[in-house]
Amino acid sequence: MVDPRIIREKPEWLRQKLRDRGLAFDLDGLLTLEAERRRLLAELERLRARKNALSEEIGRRKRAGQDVATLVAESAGIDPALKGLTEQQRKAQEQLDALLLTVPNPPHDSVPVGADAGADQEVRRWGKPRELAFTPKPHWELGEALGILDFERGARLAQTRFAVLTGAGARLERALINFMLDLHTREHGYTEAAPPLLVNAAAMTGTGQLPKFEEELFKTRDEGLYLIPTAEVPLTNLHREEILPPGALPKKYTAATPCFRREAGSYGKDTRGLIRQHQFNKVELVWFTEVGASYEALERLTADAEEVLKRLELPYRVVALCTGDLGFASAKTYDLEVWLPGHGDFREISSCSNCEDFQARRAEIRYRRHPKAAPEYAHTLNGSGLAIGRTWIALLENFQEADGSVTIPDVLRPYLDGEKRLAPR
RNA sequence: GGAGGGGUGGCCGAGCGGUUGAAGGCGCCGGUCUUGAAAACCGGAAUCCCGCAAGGGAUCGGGGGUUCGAAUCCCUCCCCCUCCGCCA
Repeated sequence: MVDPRIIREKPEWLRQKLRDRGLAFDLDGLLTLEAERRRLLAELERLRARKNALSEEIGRRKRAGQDVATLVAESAGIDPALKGLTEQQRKAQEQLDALLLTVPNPPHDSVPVGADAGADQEVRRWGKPRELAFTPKPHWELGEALGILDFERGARLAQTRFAVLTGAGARLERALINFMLDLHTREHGYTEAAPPLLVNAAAMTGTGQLPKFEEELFKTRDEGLYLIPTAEVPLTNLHREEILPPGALPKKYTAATPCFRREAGSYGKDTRGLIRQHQFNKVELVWFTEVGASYEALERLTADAEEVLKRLELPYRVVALCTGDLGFASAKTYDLEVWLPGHGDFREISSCSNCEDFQARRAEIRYRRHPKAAPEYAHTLNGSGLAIGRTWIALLENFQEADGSVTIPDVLRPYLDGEKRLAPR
């Protein structure tokens, strides 16, 4: 949520920031509503103050045994106006709140301005794609030939965009999860969490999935709970409605969880292969920082995610998303894109974002700098470290051999009983 | 699913319908004492909103009601705990 004060005090700045995102947002409507809300509130509070004063006086006189009839009559006379104002004010506040929840995070000044992904800026590149003496195959051909990937049965069990990994494929999935969690917990200082995979609407609102993106979420019919689309949701909401004591920040969490996305509106996209599934595993990284520390933290978090790719020897590039390509809650995002020989292109494998205080405001995540200091909204960051399914794809496609076998990178071998390669049966 | 108990400040825990935003304790901050610390003693300190300020308003799980006045009474929803049943 944007700071309502900014709407009042820097409307032109906000208007430009939203325009940079490619949004024609009705800021004037918002401004009018906010002014009206404050006018009603001031009037309402004036009446309430009078009523409180009367009640106090009535109490005093009653104890003194004096007559209170005229005071009671005046107090009762205020009621109709009070009732009407209360209702008007409540409506204005509700409208304003609902509208505020739909305003995206203004981009940070360092974010390149642009309309769409075409304006994203490559920041750096790491590793060189292998020179292959044969035409690389896409992962679905490799996986099915290796007997470790099965889309047909996935669809039979659920529907399209679900897959089954079997044998070495399932073990590889598990190995990747364990390798990444070990790296982040042992070397990067993250606390591992195993959070609920179903969360309530308040949690989804806190991170920004609700109210605008409900159609992307799976929801349980009886309880009204939502399946998480990313562990960012439970991890960031871990400290919802808390005031963290001095010295508590930064806090860093990681979790490996399945993620569930309805992928509404992407019917034609990535229909083949594991790239876009309704369910996939992901290792997530989440930071809570003090206000001045979040951009330094974004670089660190991104580096932590990059380290996974480096150790797996997977070539990648880092891209700074432009204003028009930024997610709803993010003020700045780096995407990590891994090289996929079977696709002949780079594909997103991680997205690392600084949400500044946008989520903290929605979720009431605050901290104190000093024991006596006033609470401030924390900054929250999140990034994939990494998406497991897409890493699985990248391994198959990058380390494939002419005979369809796949070499296992060194760091992963301890997680696979020393296995050096996956070979067709 | 059945039966019962309970939700008060960072935590524990009091609270006859009227100076209770809320006793007391723990923890926290400042001070006195001390070489230093601890202990002891004294003092301070909730959160949010409106307002330049003075000040005002709201908040005792959420919402609604009764009343001039509700943490205290009524209704309703949510959550937690205990026991029984079922179950990974």
